[in-house]
Amino acid sequence: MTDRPGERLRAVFMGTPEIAVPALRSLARSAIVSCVITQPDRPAGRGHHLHESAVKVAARELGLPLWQPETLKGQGGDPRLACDLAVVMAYGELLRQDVLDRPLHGCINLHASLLPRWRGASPLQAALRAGDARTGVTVMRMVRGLDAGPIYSADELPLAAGTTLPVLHDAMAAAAAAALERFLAAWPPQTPEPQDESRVTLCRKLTSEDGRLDFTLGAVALERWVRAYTPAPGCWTMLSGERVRVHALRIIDAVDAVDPGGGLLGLAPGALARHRDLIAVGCADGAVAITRLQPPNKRPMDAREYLNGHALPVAIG
RNA sequence: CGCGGGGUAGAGCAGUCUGGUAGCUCGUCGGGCUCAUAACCCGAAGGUCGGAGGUUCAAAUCCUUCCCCCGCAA
Repeated sequence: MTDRPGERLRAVFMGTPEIAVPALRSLARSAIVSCVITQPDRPAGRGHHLHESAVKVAARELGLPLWQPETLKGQGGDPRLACDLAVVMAYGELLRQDVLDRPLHGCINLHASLLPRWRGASPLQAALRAGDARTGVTVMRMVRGLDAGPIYSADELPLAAGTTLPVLHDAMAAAAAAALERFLAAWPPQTPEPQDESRVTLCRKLTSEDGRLDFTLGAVALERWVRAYTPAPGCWTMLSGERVRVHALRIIDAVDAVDPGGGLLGLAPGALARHRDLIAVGCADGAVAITRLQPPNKRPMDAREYLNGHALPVAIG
């Protein structure tokens, strides 16, 4: 499998969050994993206790050597990088040339989109929010730059209407593991195809501010937005002066709008109305219903539950 | 020791500051009205007020402690 027939490939894995774990397990089956590199434990969550990355936990379960450098800058000479191939998925740091050059056969990256579409840190959310009909996992040879390397393979995942982020996340993680397994089974690889730079789109790291809903948009855009950003980074709006998270939202259609009061479809953008158990909000081209929400300090609840104990919210923004 | 909110009938909430027989909306069950209903009317069941101590004639309410949940931020 290597330049030395009869021997297994020696590989280094770099990754951090949950989505990279199946790929790590796959690599551990296909190759000798000489080192797993992941981000250092960092204070996070309530109480700011130290948190281990999902990849670290998995590496420990697999009994693999672990390395958590503060940064890989200037670490190209570290013996732990000595290997035939490095496999990278959602590691969390752009790699310098000295690191990229260190493995005998370079570094490959598993990316959760069909490159060159959605280079960057939030490809799952970007594909769902854009309403893409399909996304997928790309295996590429790493070069300096953001997800810019030439492509070995691209496996499509169809995006059915209504696909949620957690469902896509798990499917993507499994697809990445499968793609890696096939890549290694076909070793050595064919020459990769360069990306079409004219079709590049980017997606940046998302923050909670990116989840603040804008009801001057259309109903379709709002529905996709909530579906794409739930649970992370989460969508929210101000309801009666409280910042409430919006876990689910659906488009109000003509059937819902048949009410004696004159219909919900004529609501002005941002205007609120209650229709039976619906919390209706006007938008650019009709109205949407917040069907599941979470007031501060509370658990997520259905609109019906919320309305049992709260007055109809008065202001939204 | 990052900041903060909360645990009261199956669900969502009020009551806690100013101790004194536990309430609202919904659901559930039974009955009624209706061509019918998620609508309306009548009635009922359902809670040791997160756990354990303490103060008091009396604790959901005051004090101590433990458990659990959550928002922000990172």
